[in-house]
Amino acid sequence: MMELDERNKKVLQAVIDSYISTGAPIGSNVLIKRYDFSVSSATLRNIMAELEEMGYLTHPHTSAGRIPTERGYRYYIDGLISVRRDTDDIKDQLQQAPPLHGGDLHELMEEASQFLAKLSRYAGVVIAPAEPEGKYKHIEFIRLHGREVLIIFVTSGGTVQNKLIQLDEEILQHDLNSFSTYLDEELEHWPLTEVRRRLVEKLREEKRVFKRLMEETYQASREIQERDSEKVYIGGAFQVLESPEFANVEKMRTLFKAFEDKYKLLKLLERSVTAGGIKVFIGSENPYFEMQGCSLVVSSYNAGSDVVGTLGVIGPTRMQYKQVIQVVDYTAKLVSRLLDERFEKGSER
Amino acid sequence: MMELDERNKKVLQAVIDSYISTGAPIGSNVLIKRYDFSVSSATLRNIMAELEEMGYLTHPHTSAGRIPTERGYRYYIDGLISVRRDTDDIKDQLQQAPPLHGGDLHELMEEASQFLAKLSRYAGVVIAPAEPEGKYKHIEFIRLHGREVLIIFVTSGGTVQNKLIQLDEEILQHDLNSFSTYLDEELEHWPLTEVRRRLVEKLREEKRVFKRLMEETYQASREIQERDSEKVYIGGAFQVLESPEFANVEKMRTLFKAFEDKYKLLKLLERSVTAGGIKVFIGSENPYFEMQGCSLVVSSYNAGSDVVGTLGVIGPTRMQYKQVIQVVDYTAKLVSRLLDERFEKGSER
DNA sequence: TTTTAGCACTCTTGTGAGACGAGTGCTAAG
DNA sequence: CTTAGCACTCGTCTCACAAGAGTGCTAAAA
Repeated sequence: MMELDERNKKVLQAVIDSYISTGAPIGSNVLIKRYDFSVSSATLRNIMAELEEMGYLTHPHTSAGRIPTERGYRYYIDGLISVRRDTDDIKDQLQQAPPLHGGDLHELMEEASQFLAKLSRYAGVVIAPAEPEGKYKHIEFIRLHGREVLIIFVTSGGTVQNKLIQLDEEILQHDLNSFSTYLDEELEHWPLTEVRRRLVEKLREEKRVFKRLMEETYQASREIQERDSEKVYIGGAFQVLESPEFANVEKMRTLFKAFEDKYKLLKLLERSVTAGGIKVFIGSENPYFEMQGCSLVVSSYNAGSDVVGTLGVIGPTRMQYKQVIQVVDYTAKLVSRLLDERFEKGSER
Repeated sequence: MMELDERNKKVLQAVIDSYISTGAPIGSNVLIKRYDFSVSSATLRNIMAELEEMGYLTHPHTSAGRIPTERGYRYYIDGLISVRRDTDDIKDQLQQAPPLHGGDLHELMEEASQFLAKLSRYAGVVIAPAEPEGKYKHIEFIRLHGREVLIIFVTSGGTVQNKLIQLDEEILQHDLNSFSTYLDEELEHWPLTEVRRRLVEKLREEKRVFKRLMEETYQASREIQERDSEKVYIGGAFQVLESPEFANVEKMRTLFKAFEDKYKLLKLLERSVTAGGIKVFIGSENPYFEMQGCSLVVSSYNAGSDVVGTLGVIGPTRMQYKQVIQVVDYTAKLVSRLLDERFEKGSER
């Protein structure tokens, strides 16, 4: 494929920049007026025609200005990502940034998605860690009333799962305590999968009441993984309505359908986990959705050295990529750092 | 105000029924065709003109059929609520009804809002109990690592609040246990407000490490009320897009703005708590929102004998009131029953 | 060879006239 | 009081036409 010379590159960039900020197709006159190319509009027309031939720009119709194709965006963004020395906007972000304190993992994820939405003005998406952090730490059985017992399952990462159950017969708090001490001794510091394996093993030889408790503990450990892992958080979904692209009801409907079908979204974002840095999916570039006219800016985040989840922003293809890329990058690092702290603390003894 | 005679009533009902199901203005011919009034279209026209004069119907323009006014809807609905002997649809609901198992209060509320949305095909709204159920039951401090401690606060209703804190100095699990035992003895069975009062009292005389723990316990008890109480759950917000009324983007935007501004919604729904049964707000009838073209069907739900929260459905004014009223009623009773069970168990000793 | 000016051409958008159809409101007869 | 008949109104659809924007091409200039 033929490379673009410096001037063409500049024109392409100018067109895309203009289009992103105005939303209207860009004609040669507009370009002359807004940017100071020292050439005439006719020359620009030639250049633009060339860019169109190469597939970077297109025409909605004969007498309209140019708009970027997906390929155009791709080129534009690849340039952005590789350069990225404009750190000036980040100050703004830090200003309005509510500092993401979330104690719970759940809360943190929720906050992060809101954070992304707020700073980007599009929809924020966060996928919770696939592998829940932490290991078995403690179990607590609390007799609330009669045969009703509250099970509290705690991991070393500080995640808490609780579960209310009905036993077949009454049991004393004292006995519950002994049993919890027993389990703690047997299971502490083991990862949850191992915990489950051991529970299954022990289940055979257990007697009635405790058997039930053990089963429920098993369930709780499953739930702790199912509940938190790979959950999709979407923040600021409503505010994408502000974008004029979605004045078209049909477009919006498909987008919201996509939001509802969180499973697909998950699969899509999971894909990008492999890569380290920021990734941008433009329009039809992603294989799972047909999100016509939508782009996706995602990054993975880490806890310790492992990639654990993905977060990003969904918005119209005509998106403020410069800002959004910075926001996503910033947020990913922020979340990584927060998780890091929790994780390291949690996994040591 | 003048009463409607039987025939006029029937016509009004027919018009509204038709309009609700088709969405198009209803002309005299349509009415003749669809219903078997033994009069001519001219007579119907006269009747409709009369109903219009009385304010029940209106005209989008001269040559269009009639559509209901808010007053028309009001009349129609008052009739529905007072009669309500059509229990035939409820079977359908029970069929597809996923049985709402939610263990956590949070989960239950979430499920309820989804439930409402699913059965009504509009947006479901649930406001969590204003006064959280239950009293102090147990507190647990778990040393995760070094100075990091996980606080778990449990109420008699089975609600669990957890909180991760950093202490200034290390503390042994053993000491944490003693302190939790101490607090349990002092605070068990007291309602949360009283718990806080006592904590404040004790705070003065406490020494360093325990003081911090106490403060955090205080915080946790606050959070447990703030987090769960009066929280607004909205389910199926996206699916209102399916209603053709919201093809108009502006309308939808205002509706979604309303969803985002949950505080207002809360105030609005709180209002209706006073009344026992089902309440319907039509269009501009509600004072807090200007939800043009939206109606609200709400009911309060109980735990024990107290009214504790509100739930309902938000949809277009042209709504399937018959079904929705039944759905809301059914759900309110369902939630009440579920809360009842939890509550009774929790409050006894 | 590249750039520029000029101009014809194309296509969208907006406007207005006219036809059509739906539904009313009114009048006069049953 | 009901009904048939009919004129009238108003929204919608279609078509034609004008205006405007922007291109693409050609031919001249650099």
